[in-house]
Order: sequence, then structure tokens, then C-alpha cells
Amino acid sequence: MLFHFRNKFPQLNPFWEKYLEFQKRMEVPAKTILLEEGKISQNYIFIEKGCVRVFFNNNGRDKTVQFFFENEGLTSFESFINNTPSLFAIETIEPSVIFLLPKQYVIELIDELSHEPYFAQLILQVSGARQTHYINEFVSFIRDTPEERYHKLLNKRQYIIKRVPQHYIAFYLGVSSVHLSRIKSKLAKGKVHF
Amino acid sequence: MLFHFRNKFPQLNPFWEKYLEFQKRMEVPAKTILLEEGKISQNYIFIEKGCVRVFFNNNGRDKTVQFFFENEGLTSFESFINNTPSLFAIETIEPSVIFLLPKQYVIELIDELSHEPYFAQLILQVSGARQTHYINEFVSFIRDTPEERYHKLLNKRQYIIKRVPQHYIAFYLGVSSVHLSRIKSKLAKGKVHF
DNA sequence: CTGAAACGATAACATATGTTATCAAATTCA
DNA sequence: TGAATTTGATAACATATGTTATCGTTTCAG
Repeated sequence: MLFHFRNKFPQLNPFWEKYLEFQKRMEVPAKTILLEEGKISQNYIFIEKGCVRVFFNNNGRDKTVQFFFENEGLTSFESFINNTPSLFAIETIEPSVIFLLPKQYVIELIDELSHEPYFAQLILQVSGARQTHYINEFVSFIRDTPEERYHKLLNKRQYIIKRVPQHYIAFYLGVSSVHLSRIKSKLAKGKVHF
Repeated sequence: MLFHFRNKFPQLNPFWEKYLEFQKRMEVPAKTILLEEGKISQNYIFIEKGCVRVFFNNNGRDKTVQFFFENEGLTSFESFINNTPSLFAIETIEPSVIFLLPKQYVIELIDELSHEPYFAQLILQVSGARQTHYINEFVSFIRDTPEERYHKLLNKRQYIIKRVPQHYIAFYLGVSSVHLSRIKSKLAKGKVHF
């Protein structure tokens, strides 16, 4: 999240670099839980290699809501900021190399940054971007049919479909994995034109 | 949005008050468009009396995503911040009294505030709260059945059901108005127990 | 290498939900 | 007040989607 904005505010780079050394590097296999649902988020997670999914449990069934890949960072933001139990769990999908920056250092970093003149703009941009992202996801989820959503994913983020097992994608699209199979087979038969 | 946080940061109150005089008071009938979909948001809207809905158009059909009532403020945040066409329209549901604060003053206000020591904390809290709100809406939308969503609305925000016409609520719940009727009649017959 | 687990496709069936049309009641407005 | 509009309920039908089960194929751990 924050690290995405490195290049936009080069004036702040010394701050990022100062904290790099506090990151803990880990190599983990697939299906490693990085944050349990209900636990308070204690780290900012940066993905060097591999990918992870964010999901929550509902009546014993996983519901995946988002995917993250190389060079992306994440945390359960609301848990991290409000110190509340996370609504989501975070789990690796592939064997991955990740960096964890413990919360205390993130807090320190934010605290230091807050005295810098560009911080306000940074935060506005970050929160604006996050909000725009969530709004777009939300609107797409309720406006588009699952078929349209699948097709958009195919066009704009095919790497997700290639790397992520189908049943994780299915719920991200809002359907069962069986129905996603139906959608794919319908598309393959050329019955649908966009 | 910002105005919600007045009480939390009393140190900043002088700033709010300085800008009150630039607000434009309007009395408008029901079904007045306050922001058109596709236009760039030019005002921060504060509701003194009445209520409004935020919606977007899809194939000629409205899709309502949020309601706002007395003493709440709103704008199409992503349009406002990024200077991009709004994904949403804003319309009054009841005859309303609203205040508009033109964008230029909001920018000025933010600019002034950004030099204040509490601004970083304010922004973090505001954006954290917004994000938590959207995440909760999103999770509820995909996790809960429409029936559960209706029941939650009935328990937690009954004033919405009382004041807002049913077809606006239906889409907010993610169903057609016909199906919302079905849900209500099923509940009324006591066939469902929560 | 081999057996177990994960994965993806498909069929059959059940259910939820949308669509269209109709009607009655409530509300608005000229 | 009286007509027009809005609102809400309901029925009938069509469609989308979920659920469960089965069966190959692939992947993976021992």
C-alpha cells in the first residue's frame, strides 16, 4: 500500500529505506496463513515472489475477496489502524517469498513521515486510490453479471486466471466454482459475444 | 465526511468555522439532482434536513448504493479528489435543505489544515473509517443473503426503511423490488426466524 | 514411483431471483 | 377535489445459480 507510492514522492524515499532493515524475510510454502481471521494484524506484508489471497470464512466455506502478487504490499488495513480483530485471513497460494514489517515500525514510520510537508498529499492520494479501488470493485460486483466479470478479468488481469486455482476465482466473481465452469464452457463454445 | 470528525479534533474547530460562511444554503424539492453521473463533483454537500440517495445508471435502470440523512455530509469522493467524472449521481429523496461548500474552499481548507499537527491523524482516521465502512458493506453484500441483509437493515437502521421508497432499498439490498416484496411477505408470515 | 489430494468439467436436480403484467392503495399536484 | 403518478403486493413464468455427486486429470508429498 504505502510502498506503492515510493516513486510518486521521491522526497520521502530516505524514510522508506531507513525501515527496510527491520523487515523480516520469509520463504513459505503454499497455503501458509499469514494472518488469521479474528487476529489483530501485526505486520505489513510485502510480496517479493509468489501470490496470496485475502478471504473470510462463512459457514465453513472460504470466500476469497482479493489477490496480491509480486511487488505488492498489503495488510488488513482496518485491523491494523483500529487495532481490531481482522475480518479477513491472508494465505499464500503459491510458495512465496515475503517480507514482514512489524507494526511498531510502521507506526514509527508514519509518525516520522507525518512531520514531512508531503505527507498530507501522500495520505490523500493513498486513501483516494484505495477508496476508488474498493468503489470500483463494489460497483462492478453489483452492476455486472458474473459472465461480464469473468470476461473483464480475462481481458484485464489474465495473469490472475492463469495463476490462481479456479475455485478461489469463482467466489471473487461471486459465483460457485461449478457455475464458473459453466461460464467458461459457454464462452469456449462461442455462444457469447462481447 | 470531514465534518463528522469535528468533535474528535476540537483543536481544529476554528478551521471548520471559518469556512461555514462560504456554504450556500438551498431548499430543494424531492428528486432534485445534486450531482449528475459523469460530471465532476464541484461541491461538498451537507444535509440539514431531508435525505438523498447515491446511485448510478445501468442500462436505463437506477442502482442505488447508499443513503444519507440529516447532519451527514457527502461528495463523490473519488471524483472530487481525482477531478474525474463521477461514477455516481446524487439525488434528493425528500424535500431537503442542503448546504453546498464549493470545491475551491474545500481545497483551501485541506491546504490550511495540512499544516496543523493533528491533520495526519485526522486523515488517517477519516480514511480508516471510510475504508472500514466500504469493506463492511462489501462483505455484507457478498456474504449475506438478501433476506439477512433486509433483516439487518430492519434491526439496525429501520429509519431507512421507514423513509425511503422500497424500490430504492431493493437494489441497495441487491434484489429487485418484486423480490423484496416476497422477502417482506415471507417475514410477515413468520416463516423465517433469525 | 505411487497413492492421495486437489482440481476442473459435467449432469441432474432444487431453489432463488428476475421479468412482466396486473391491481389496489397511497400520495402528489394541478 | 379529482386525475395522475407513485408505490407496493402478487401471480405466472423464465432464467440464473447453487448443490451434490461423479469422473477424469493433474499435482504433490512420502
